[in-house]
Amino acid sequence: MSSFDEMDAFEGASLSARAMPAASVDYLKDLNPAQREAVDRLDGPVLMLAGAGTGKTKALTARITHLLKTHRVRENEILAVTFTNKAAREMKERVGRMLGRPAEGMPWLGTFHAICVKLLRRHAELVGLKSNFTILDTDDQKRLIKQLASSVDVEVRTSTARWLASIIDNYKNNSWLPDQVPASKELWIDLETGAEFEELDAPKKRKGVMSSIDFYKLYQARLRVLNAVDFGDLLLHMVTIFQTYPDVLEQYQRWFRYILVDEYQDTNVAQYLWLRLLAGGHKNICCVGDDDQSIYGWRGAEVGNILRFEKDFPGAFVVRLEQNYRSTPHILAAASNVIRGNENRLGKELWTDREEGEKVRLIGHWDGEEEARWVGEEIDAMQVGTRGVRPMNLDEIAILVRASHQMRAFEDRFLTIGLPYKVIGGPRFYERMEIRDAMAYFRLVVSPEDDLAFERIVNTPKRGLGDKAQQTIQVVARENGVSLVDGARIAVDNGLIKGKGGKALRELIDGLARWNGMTRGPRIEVDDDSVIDDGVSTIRYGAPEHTHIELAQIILDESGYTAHWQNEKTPEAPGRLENLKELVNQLDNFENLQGFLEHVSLVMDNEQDSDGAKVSIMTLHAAKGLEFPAVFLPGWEDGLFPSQRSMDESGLKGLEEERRLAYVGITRAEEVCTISFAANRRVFGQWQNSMPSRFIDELPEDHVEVLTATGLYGGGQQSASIETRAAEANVYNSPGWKRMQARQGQYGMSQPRESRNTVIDATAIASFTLGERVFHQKFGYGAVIGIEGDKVEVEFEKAGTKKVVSRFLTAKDDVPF
DNA sequence: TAAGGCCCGCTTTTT
DNA sequence: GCGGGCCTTA
Repeated sequence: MSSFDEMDAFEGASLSARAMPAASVDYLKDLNPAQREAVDRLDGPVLMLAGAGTGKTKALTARITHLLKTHRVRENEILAVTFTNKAAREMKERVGRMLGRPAEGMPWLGTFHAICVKLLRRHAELVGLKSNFTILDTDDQKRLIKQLASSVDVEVRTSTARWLASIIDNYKNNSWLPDQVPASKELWIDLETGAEFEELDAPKKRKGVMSSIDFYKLYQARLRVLNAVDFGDLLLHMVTIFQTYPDVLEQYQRWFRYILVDEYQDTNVAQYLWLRLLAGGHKNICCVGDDDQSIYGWRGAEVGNILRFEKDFPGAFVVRLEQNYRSTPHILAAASNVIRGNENRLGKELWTDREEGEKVRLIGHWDGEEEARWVGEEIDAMQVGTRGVRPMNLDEIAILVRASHQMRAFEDRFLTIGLPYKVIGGPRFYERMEIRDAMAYFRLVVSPEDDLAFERIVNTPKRGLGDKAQQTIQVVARENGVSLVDGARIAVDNGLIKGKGGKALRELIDGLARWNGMTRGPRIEVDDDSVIDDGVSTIRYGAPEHTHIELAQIILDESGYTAHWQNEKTPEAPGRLENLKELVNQLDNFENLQGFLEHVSLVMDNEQDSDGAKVSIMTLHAAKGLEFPAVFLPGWEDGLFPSQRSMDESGLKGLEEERRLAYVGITRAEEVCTISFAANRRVFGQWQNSMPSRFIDELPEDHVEVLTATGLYGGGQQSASIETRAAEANVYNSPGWKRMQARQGQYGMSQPRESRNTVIDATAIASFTLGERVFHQKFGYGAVIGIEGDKVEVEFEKAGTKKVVSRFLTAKDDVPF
């Protein structure tokens, strides 16, 4: 790796590639032949088919480094697009590491959306927007849709709003403007009931029945008035601009001399068009992807984009990265055999020169709870090393589920046995209610015309402003053609909202004006008076009296929002206050509130990962791109995985996507992969039994070891009951199950597992007394009713009686019962 | 207007 | 089994 000094010398030395010092080509040395090819072929269209764990990011970053180091191109002439901020961040870091200096100078390395925001701010006027447009998140989107419906005198339910939003998203993903939507995609919707009509029998004139295309038109018009865009618009507007203004397009075709795209299999039509337009001139485009890992079809991704690449770019150079550096041969063989079941593939065969390792392990359980219990025990055993597997750290272990409701069983179990875990991709920080509320206050202070934000917080905390008062504000605002804040002011001034609510509203409006004034210092030229905001930029202001961090705290305190959560007695309230504190802390990284809001609208993630090694629990979708030494894949039952709904809605296409999901899951594992299923599972409170997943049938026998759960076949009490045997007989009659039983014969009925040393945290000796009031993160408040070693039995006020490990409890003796 | 009870409906999720 | 939304009631 070249040092910073060498880099400097190189920069100054010569523009010729021949003069390159030996050290600077290090980044090429440890590439394998396929990766090397992918990096060397800088010009023209390149498709890099990179299987799971084949070093795709490495090749991609080496390619960028190569472009820069051979001085063919400057950092700001490379367009490198990813899907997630995380991927963008990682790539920036790795390029920086390879270059030996921070890759700060790569302004066009980012997500599709972030790059489009930048571009659209420059050209907003071409689609009738101002360059300071706001970006709506999905919550705003739903609110807007409800508003639109109410303007045609219909109240829509949230579910209908969600549905309408998804229809509009879908149009945008396909890059259709309202007048470009094909007639076949037009739906007639009863806004009131959410019912859908066939066009022929659509009572079009009936009140509240509307064409989805007309609604889309209305929606777009409203966005323009609000000077706002949704996520889909970011792409759609840019495609429109490129298609309508060839001179603008040409400018960027020339500017972005090289284009790189990560996760190409996840692109939707709009993103595809955007890329094709930009690459149209020089065709220096390198797309990296894996058709076998396309798992986002349900949100508009088109596997077709990657399957069609060679047709789109004739003469494209296709290189396959097939050497896998991640998993053992057994794991790879299992993954390959499963994915082989798919018809539409470009075809790749992963191989590795790693040692054999463990076979993929397969185990069936009686029910979901037993599955969770078994996994918990297995993880405990893994920490000390078991069955030839080296001892593992908790952060080397992951549980990947198909649907998030599967997580609860694991969470409950792990809380009970005191196994530290973290849920990845749960409700994200910026999506939490309290964060959204706080952000709405900030938005409203920064831009008082943000009606959606006003609506969100006008009665949060409760100010006695219910439907009626809010309706009055809406009407007044609409009649006067002003924002809701101004409408509210007029309404109060004219005594349209009286009493307690009126007083509280007046306070809110005054507060907003006051806080807005605090975003800047005192006016410098003109002396003073009560003029707070005239929006004219020629007026200068001194430095603000408060930092934006202080201001944020002031807003939350004076608005009564902080107090609102302090007065709330639910178990979540303290956590929410914590989150608010965290939000204010984060402001430290930004110059002012505006900068922060801009950032958050695009980057909705927050890595507040804290201390200590923990087992990761996440969905298969969230696991893409990650790897773990040990992976558990629970819930492999037909209907759950593959998901029934996916198969019902999308047929074979849906099944194939599910199969790719299985492939993604297995290939996350480096050393140990454990697949499991349960015969019975409680779904929505109802017991259901199911057959092992058809994907289990597709696992290659030679690479699978069948484990036997203690208590199921090993003579545990459960299997003694007649009902149980009957259920077994009739549930487990799939080909996979039969084969599994046959294999069990091979391996012997049951393999007694070595006894477990459950790792107990020695510092966690219970120090609670009977009857003591305690608090638990998940279960809330409760009273101690029993103590056993480090486990404490607690009768929770809300959650019932549970045994939990003492270190998850906090004493709350100061609080009376 | 707000609070409490009841019913419905329910994958996957990034920007 | 749980949360959100709708309805009723005080």
